[in-house]
Amino acid sequence: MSNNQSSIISLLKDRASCKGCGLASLCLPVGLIENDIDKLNAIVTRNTPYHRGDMLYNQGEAFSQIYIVKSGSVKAYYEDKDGNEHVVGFFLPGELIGLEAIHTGVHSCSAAVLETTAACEVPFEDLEKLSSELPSLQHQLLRLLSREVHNDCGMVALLGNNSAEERVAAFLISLSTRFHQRGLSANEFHLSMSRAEIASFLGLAVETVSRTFSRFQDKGLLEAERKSIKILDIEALNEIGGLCASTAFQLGQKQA
Amino acid sequence: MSNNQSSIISLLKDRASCKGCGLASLCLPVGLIENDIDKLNAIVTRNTPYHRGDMLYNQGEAFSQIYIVKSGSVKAYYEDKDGNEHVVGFFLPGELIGLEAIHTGVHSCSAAVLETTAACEVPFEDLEKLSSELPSLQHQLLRLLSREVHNDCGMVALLGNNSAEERVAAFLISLSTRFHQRGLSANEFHLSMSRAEIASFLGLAVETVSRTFSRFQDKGLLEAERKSIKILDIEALNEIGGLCASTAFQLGQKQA
DNA sequence: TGTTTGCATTGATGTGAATCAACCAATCAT
DNA sequence: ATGATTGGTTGATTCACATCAATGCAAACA
Repeated sequence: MSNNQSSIISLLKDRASCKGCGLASLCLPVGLIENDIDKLNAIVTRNTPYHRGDMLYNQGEAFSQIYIVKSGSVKAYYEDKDGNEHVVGFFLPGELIGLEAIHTGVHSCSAAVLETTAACEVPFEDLEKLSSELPSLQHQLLRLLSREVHNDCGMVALLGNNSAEERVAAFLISLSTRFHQRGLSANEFHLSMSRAEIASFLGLAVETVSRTFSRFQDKGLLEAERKSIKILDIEALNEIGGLCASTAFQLGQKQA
Repeated sequence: MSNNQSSIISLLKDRASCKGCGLASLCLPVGLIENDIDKLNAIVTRNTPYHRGDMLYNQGEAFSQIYIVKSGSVKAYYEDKDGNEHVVGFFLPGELIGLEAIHTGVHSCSAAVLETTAACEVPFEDLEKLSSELPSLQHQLLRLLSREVHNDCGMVALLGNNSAEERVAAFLISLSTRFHQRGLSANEFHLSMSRAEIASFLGLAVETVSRTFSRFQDKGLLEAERKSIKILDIEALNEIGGLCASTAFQLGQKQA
């Protein structure tokens, strides 16, 4: 085997490990030295990809591990006793899922993947153990939990205060920012979630979301063709939806 | 000094430390052995009580420590650029305040005390350091952060889905539960927050909160005399506001 | 004791978004 | 191809809650 070939192989191996992962700067490895990243990697498992509709976990199930999106996207939702589903969050690559369940040891909501999605799975007991050995890992884990608290506070503020236009604008800005931080375009992206899922998340009716998209389009702020979004005037959107977030919250910015 | 006197003095001393604190079973000491509680206690400071309107911290300030309510109550809120205040949470004894700021190192909201309030202050750097030495402390800290995530998810669901009556009922149930877990009456309690603060938290107008209280009173579900609340039919309130929380969320149940 | 001030309640009116209903486009099944 | 199903858009109507406005009422003060 040539030197060249072996280095390619080791690169591919790295890609599948925390060390070579492009999301390392957003995820648990932040602040870890190479040797410690290996220790983290040793407790992470990676299954074959999930597909739209697959469940990571179901409401009521015992909690054992957290999930981290590697590629694709996931929604968290809970079903009320009437069977109505209510989306409480969307997760993009590098974001941790299942944190709400640490407290009780039982998942209070379900997590379903929205498109073909790869996820890293980290047994929480192992993660806790490793965290007490690696202060940097403990620090980053606390930061990521705090980020979730921060974002959820932002959502509470948004849902309590803001109009349909403000909510939709804030949602689009949040996605745009998060895509951008993952090396994707801030202006053109694909929505993996349906209008109904957006509506559920924002506490609106599907029709209201649809109308708001249309109104933004009429105003020349964006082009929305089904699931593809092209933002034309991010400033104006910020003007509408960024208020609430201004100095305080970077809504839904679930990355480090 | 008689044996009796010295034991009283040591008891009083204990009351002011984590070891003798009645809230220990809800707070950071959960799971710690006596010796480790002392270590925790060593990094906690307790100032003279705060009074209504006093700030624990202000939006935009650097984060250095978390606060834990010892007695009294606190609201967290953020001010948008128009100067409108929006309440994002209320904190009762044993609940941790400031967790949203770990992530960025800057407080994204302000915390103001609602009544005469004693608080424990824990420098976060010290807490992190001690947590890496004491796995049980790390575990409890993660659990408390997770509880916050869990509660906030519940709020997002509530604000996105539910009517004014459902919100107010859920709020009252949350308070009732939390008071009860602190050894107070579940049926008769005092609201330390104004109608305006409740309204802000629930995403409603003051008038709507007031009307909802009146309607509940007319139905015989409770008696509300300004700030004192007497719940007469907790089952009926649960029926109205507990739906959303049923199996999934124990809304606002910020205790362990 | 009367006056002020701030919070809470109640009533009248207006409105943003939900609901109801139709329609269209895209995907799926036959 | 063709009908059926699903997701999205648009219009008409309704309704829950916000807003506007007045009044009540308790604590704080002169």
